[in-house]
Amino acid sequence: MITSVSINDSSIRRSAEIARALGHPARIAILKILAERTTCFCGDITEILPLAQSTVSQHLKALKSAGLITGEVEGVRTCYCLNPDGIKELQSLLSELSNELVQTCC
Amino acid sequence: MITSVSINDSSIRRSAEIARALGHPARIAILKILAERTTCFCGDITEILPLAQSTVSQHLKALKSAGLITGEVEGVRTCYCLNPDGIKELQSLLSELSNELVQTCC
DNA sequence: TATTTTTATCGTAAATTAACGATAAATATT
DNA sequence: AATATTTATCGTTAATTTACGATAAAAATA
Repeated sequence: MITSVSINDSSIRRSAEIARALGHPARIAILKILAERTTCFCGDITEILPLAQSTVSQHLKALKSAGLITGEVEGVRTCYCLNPDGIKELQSLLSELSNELVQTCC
Repeated sequence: MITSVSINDSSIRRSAEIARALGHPARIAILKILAERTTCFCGDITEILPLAQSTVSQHLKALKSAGLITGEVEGVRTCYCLNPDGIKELQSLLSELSNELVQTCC
């Protein structure tokens, strides 16, 4: 099956967006922390990772804008969680991609 | 199970490296093109994607340095292929990651 | 009401990325 | 031997990313 591959394909673009969000160790670490904890404030993460609060906040923003996490304001703090829909998309898009990459070597 | 999550964990760093390589539409497109074709030279890809030859070469270099493709010199040209080991690593690391991201929401 | 706590945002600097054209090096073709 | 082809690399520019400290805004606490 020959598909014409385009840079502007929306599935390709979305996969790249998700991959880019995963493309920094701090952001993968944050996702893992969120998966382990039920309460998850910016300050909690700042205590665990060797990064400034503003840096952690920036990474959280990146993950949120990629749709991988949600952030609910709770008074002064914001409770961050994995976004089930985003994680499902991550699973399906990236597993679909890796299934497509079956070797047809030269 | 509480794992202490560290930015310097080698599995996290490797996952991030792979994800970063996937983090551009052109590079995902290139991987898909490589999966569809048996012969795969830089020039072939340049014909398909709306990018300059030097840009395609740069993206190929990024994919190769992440271990996702190989490049065998064949005379003047270089034959690029998916790297089975790299693709397997992509599959296992990213599926392991997405399995870990089971929702424990607040 | 005053103070503290928490997080987002601003401003900034350094590094990296992405794009291109030009060119060099290597091989193939005439 | 001269020319053409192919790709990697260089040099450059513009944009984006990553990090930090400082600060503002909002809510909680004293």
